[in-house]
Amino acid sequence: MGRRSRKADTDFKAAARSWFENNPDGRKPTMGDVARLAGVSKKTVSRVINDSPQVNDATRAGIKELISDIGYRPDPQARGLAFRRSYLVGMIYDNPTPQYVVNVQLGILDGLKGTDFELVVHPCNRQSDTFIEDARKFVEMQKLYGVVLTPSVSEDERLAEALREIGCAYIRVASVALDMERRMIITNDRAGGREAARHLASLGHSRIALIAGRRSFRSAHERRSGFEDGLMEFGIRLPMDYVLQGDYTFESGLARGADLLDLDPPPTAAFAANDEMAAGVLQALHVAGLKAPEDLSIVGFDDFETATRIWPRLTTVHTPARKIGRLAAQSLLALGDEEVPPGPNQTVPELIVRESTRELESS
Amino acid sequence: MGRRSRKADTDFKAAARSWFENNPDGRKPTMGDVARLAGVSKKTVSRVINDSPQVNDATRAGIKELISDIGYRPDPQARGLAFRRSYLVGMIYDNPTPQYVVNVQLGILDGLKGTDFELVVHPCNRQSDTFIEDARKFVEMQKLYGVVLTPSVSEDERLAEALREIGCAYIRVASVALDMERRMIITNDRAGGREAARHLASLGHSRIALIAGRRSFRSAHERRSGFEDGLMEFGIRLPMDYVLQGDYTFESGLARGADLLDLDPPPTAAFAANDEMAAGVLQALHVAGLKAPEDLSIVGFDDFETATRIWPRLTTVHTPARKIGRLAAQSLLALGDEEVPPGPNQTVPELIVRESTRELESS
DNA sequence: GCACCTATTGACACCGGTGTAATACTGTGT
DNA sequence: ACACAGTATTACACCGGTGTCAATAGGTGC
Repeated sequence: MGRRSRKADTDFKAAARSWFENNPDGRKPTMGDVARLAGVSKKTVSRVINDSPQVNDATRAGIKELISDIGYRPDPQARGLAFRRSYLVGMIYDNPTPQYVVNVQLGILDGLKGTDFELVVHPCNRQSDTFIEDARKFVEMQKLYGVVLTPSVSEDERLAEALREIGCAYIRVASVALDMERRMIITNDRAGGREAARHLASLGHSRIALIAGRRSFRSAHERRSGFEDGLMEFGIRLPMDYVLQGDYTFESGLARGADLLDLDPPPTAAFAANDEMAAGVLQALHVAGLKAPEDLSIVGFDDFETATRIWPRLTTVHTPARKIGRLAAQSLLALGDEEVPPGPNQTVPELIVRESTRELESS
Repeated sequence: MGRRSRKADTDFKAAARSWFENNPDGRKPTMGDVARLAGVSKKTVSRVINDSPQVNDATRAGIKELISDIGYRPDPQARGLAFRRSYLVGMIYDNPTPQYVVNVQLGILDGLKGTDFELVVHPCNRQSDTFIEDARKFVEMQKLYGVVLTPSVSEDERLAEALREIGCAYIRVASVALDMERRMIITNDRAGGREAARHLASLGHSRIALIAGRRSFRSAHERRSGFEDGLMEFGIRLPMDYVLQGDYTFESGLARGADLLDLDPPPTAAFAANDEMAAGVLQALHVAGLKAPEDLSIVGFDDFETATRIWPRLTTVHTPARKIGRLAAQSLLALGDEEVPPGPNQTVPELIVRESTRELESS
């Protein structure tokens, strides 16, 4: 075919060598450098970087080789400036439980691994009246590529609305579908509540109390509904006075745990809507000189690390926080890429049986 | 005084009004917009933003007013691109305890509040042989303004060296001074260990065991030394066989706790170099059918949240993680500002007495 | 041989800030 | 009145990428 395209004339290997020779002060190469060495324009290099289809295969291959030889990496800031979008992903959370937060963070980082994205964390206070404004400023200022919202901020419609308004991609982690499917990671807390009920019922318990979570949290509602469903399967009703209102804190678990002991007839088992409260109930038993599971079987929810530190170790419903984070990050990235179909967006909680529950003595 | 400087001719209030009138699509103002409205050059606005001294007071006041009226905020990416430095602070950590990590994060965010900086988190694995390279890439790619290193990565000299090499500001959080004073936040773990010893000794204990932390962690050494110092004050020696080697994990605490019970003569008290291990010891006691503090008084270190969830609640040495984070962030920012003198860079751990220790019965 | 089409590529302005060097405006000493 | 400092301000290139649109090259249909 005689004379090939002009590009084929460039010796990319030699070009790479010349870069190292003429770069005494170890400057990092820029796109301009790559272009000059390859004998093409910046724009062509840009096209290669962004996988634009309209680049000659030979050219692309050569440039790619050169890029990897001299170790060029595009500057995220410059890219972001031109794209009007950064390479940062935010995690907005108001969940006070550190163990959950860190695990979700780790999961998000798992999902971001291998990409150019970094994670910026942003706790917030939903009570504050500037909360929406603050979050919006955070996203706008940093031109975040997208954000992951975890409970309970994920349940805030005003926040979601604000994010949509400014065109920021987001993924909401919540216990039920609150938004378009591809923007959700659903944790199926209802199923978890059901598992808890089935476990206790199948151990022969029928006088089972519930320590409910904070009313304003969607998960509290789901866990309770699931729990009631599960009891129903065994023909067990949950009487009103067996429902104690907690708020997801250890302190409320401690207080409601004490209340629990005064019920008449006393329950033989209890389900606390999260582990913090379950730990509180356990401590209330200790204070009262009673023991789990002998005097009361107790099931928690979350499987936070503390669950295995306390005694008895807590039977609980495991929430796969790290996996949730990973899925959230993957879904977030998939939102932008039309080609990448959204992956699974559901997780299933799983009952972990430890020593805080046992079969009811049929005395 | 007749005709004043040219700038005084601009009506900044009117300028602000005209911005809102001529901005139907709600574009965010740029520095160029501000300059145009104020009738000055971009560079003058830039000087005002950066508090450059060489700006006429009247000009500065007017521009500042205009900026706040139209709500202009400089774009961190563009600024970063020109400065060759981003407005991001990194936190590099390898500490596996989530509660510590989150609290330090919150502290750093406290310290960053009111500034334009955001926090990017970056867990790492010190074992990996690309660890230094990864961290370096992270810092270089994002052109981080600075990083906070927490134990145990903070103790890694190769990492510090690499950061110095690329000119990245850093703060090391560690139990002893490993670097220039203004680059350190020192946690005085030795003092904490001493407090633990004094507490147990003053309760009348003399047969006191130690469950030491992971050998490669500086804190483990410090806590142990402090502990021995404290015992010495009471004339108590720590026999070799009373020193059990743990690795800071719950599991090691559980195992060494069991070992502890076989010692002859048995110790009446023990100090575990962190709470995870202390919780393990407590659980070992439960498993063996023994109780704290009746059969063994136990002191931990860190005061992680779980300390109050377990039973008995753990007497421990409180590490002010959130404060540490705040100080680290403040010191990091002070590194750049010559005017801002570095603040305090030490924290003092504090003994918290709960129910896992008690006076030795003088039987 | 000519108009026409597609595949590739490049020139140039732009994203929103900053550095540098030059310029305009004061007031002073003589 | 004039050179001479300062001080305050501007014009313009640059940071390192991207978008737009025009330019070039080779192949096609008739």
